[in-house]
Amino acid sequence: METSNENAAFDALSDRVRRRILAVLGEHGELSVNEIAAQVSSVGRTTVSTHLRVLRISGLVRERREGRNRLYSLDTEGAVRDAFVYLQTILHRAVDDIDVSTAEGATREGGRRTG
Amino acid sequence: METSNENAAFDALSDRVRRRILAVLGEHGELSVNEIAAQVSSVGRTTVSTHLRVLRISGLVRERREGRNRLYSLDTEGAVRDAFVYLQTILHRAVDDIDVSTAEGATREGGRRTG
DNA sequence: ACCACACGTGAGCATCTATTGACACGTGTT
DNA sequence: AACACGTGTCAATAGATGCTCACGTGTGGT
Repeated sequence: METSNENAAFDALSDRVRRRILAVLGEHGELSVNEIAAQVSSVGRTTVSTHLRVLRISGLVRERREGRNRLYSLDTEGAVRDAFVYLQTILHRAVDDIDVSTAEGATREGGRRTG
Repeated sequence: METSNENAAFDALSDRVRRRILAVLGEHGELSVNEIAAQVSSVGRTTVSTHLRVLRISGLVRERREGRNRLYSLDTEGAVRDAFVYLQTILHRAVDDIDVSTAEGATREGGRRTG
């Protein structure tokens, strides 16, 4: 039933700050810890560092060293994808004719909730 | 930066039992609390009930009453989709030419992890 | 009315986890 | 060598969350 390794993925994705970090990395591609911390701002650098560790161990981001910096970037083939696949599978099983591509349009919807 | 309402979605998805419940609902379509609890088995009925509450409030599942039962089913247009879109967006931003449809193939991959 | 069944809820415990400040290490600079 | 900068790590604290038991409510059956 476990689609793949989404366990590690969702565990990592359960935190807002981490999600924020991922979003930032998704936009900028590759950043140093300080640069990331600057954009997150809700928490200190130490916290960001700790979160990056979780994200790395979970296979969501990659680390590359350059001088005295550590550049982080999204691991697009890692756990993020596992989580993606998990959701995709669930959605597919639920309604077979779901057009996944239309999900992109839903981006603008905003959200109904607790309907 | 917040793609949509993925916050509530990922908060709900952060728990294994809840993910399990969603998977079960994805397969069977509509089940009563006891039926769900029977398939989860790692926790008691009460716990399942509590989780269903979280899933419902978060907009991941729907509830329908029938006699003295409460049938739950996946809300395919709710938060599950928001989470899906969030991941999709991140993946798209990271690598523009990513072929999302191939993710389905990744289902069989299994997983590398903590490289 | 009475009893069984299906659930939801609240209190109490046990755990986990996020956050931060202090400190250590490696690299680049002068 | 001495020093500044960028990060990771550790320990302690505070807050969040899951699990279960006991109990309350609503529905069906006899």
